Amino acid sequence: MQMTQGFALTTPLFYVNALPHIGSAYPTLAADAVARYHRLRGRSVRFVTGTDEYGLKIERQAAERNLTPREHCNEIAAGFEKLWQALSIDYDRFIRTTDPRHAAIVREFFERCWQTGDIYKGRYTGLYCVDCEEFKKKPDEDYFVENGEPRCKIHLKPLREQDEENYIFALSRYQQKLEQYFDEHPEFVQPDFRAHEVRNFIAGGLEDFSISRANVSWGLPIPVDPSQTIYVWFNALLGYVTALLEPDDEPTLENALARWWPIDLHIVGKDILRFHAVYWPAMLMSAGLPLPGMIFGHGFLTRDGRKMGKALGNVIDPGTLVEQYGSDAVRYYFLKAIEFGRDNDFNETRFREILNADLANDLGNLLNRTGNMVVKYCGGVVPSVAIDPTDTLRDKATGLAQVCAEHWEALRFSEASELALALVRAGNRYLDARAPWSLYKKGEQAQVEQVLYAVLESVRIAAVLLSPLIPGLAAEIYRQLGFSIQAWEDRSWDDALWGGLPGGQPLCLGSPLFPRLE
RNA sequence: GGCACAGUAGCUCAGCGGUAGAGCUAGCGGUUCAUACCCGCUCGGUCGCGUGUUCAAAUCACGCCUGUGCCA
Repeated sequence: MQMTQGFALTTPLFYVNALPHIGSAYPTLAADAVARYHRLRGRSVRFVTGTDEYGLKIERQAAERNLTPREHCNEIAAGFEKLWQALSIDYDRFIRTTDPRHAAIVREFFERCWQTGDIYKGRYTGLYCVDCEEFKKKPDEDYFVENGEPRCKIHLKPLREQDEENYIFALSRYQQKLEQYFDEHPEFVQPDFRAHEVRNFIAGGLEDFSISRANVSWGLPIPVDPSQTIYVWFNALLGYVTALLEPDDEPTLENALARWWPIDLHIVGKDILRFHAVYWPAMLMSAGLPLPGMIFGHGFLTRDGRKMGKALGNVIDPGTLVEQYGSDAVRYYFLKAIEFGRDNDFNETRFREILNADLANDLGNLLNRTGNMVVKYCGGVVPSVAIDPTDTLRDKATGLAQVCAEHWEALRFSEASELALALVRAGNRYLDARAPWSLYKKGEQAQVEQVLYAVLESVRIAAVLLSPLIPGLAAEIYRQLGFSIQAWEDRSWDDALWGGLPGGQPLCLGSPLFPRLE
């Protein structure tokens, strides 16, 4: 990944046709974890999320609900922000494409492409699906005919004849440049099997695409022709740029691009990968701007092995999960128990099993049992001892941060956190092997203190390493270990090195970290 | 139809040329500091199927089957 002066990353800007669901929560959780990891590394981070709000579909939806488009958007956008808060998603910018400043950015960007000569006026004739906001060209593939009426294959709704002049972006001009870029930047699109798909798509030939619509009033006007508005994608992608403006900046491209461009990482669903990996880079090339560092296309989730859908009534509602299990539990499952990138399944039994095994039995119980012994055997105060570098547990913890960081850099959340869990499991084994409760009875106070310190220190290190995933639980571990809130907030990745737990510090034990789910 | 990816213990997955591994689950035992927890042991797989290459294949090649994705 490229480094700018910091690290900028984005989630998709979610379309406000529905309240947030797991499909929007999942990439946002991932982005939040990445953002937290980079902050922990001491880098300044700009974490962008938001909503895409223009388009005919939204205009209609609002009308159906007897709302103005803006009222409708306000409501849905608020729903996103509320869920993000519930999931402990700590974003820096929530950009809405209806932000007045966005209009200025889009105008300026359009004009750049216009001057390059990559935008021309052409005629688009064909069947149009309002719900897809797309022309449907291929029978059988895109649409089917029922009672003489063509219907969208995705939405099953009737298509309408559309014959209008549109502004068109000359994507075809960028085929070669894109291919060259992919050659020179093998990590541009991840995972690599998706890069492969995108490359095949490009190799198959690129068609120019329409970037405007007539007769859609809920949108931004085309600068050179106010009778048309800018099409969803051309508009939405630029939200990433607008989001980079500082609150007091004049809304100009120059200001927006000054600090954070190019964005280091776009996390997107595989369904919109092509827009990000083909259209977006071409647009940026046209405007003469450098391209993002990486586009990561994650997989989809199924539920109990089946696709999720309203019709099946098996949709995962992240809001309900959070209410029932808490944000750390939800975060942990989706980022640890699931491999980022591939398609995966959600199954509530497995969900509960993993939370119990990892968070309650391994991590929570380790802190609890050790803390209890410190209270009983050491007056509730962290023993002031030094641990020999050859100690097995210390040895296990040494170098962990570095390996863990490599996984984080490559967005392997699951592997990164597995290392921390392995340390926790080692801590439990270590306790059993040393049996400080027996040592205490034998009066071996010095040894008791050595053992307990080593375990507490490992738990502390695990907390630091896991904090991008489970910020709440990690903070609670620090609190129970007797650290101040300030100490927690001031932590950095280097605190995952051995020896950060000060001897003499009184513990502050509370209720078990993560109660078992029965 | 073309191009990918996947198919390994009940579950989730690692291994990618040298006598099958981890975690979880289940069963048994131990322990008592602890959230009926932890620790140990055990159960459990002809590594999708077939053919080939090789002294040796889950691992390479070819073909096939199944699932998923991208494209037509």
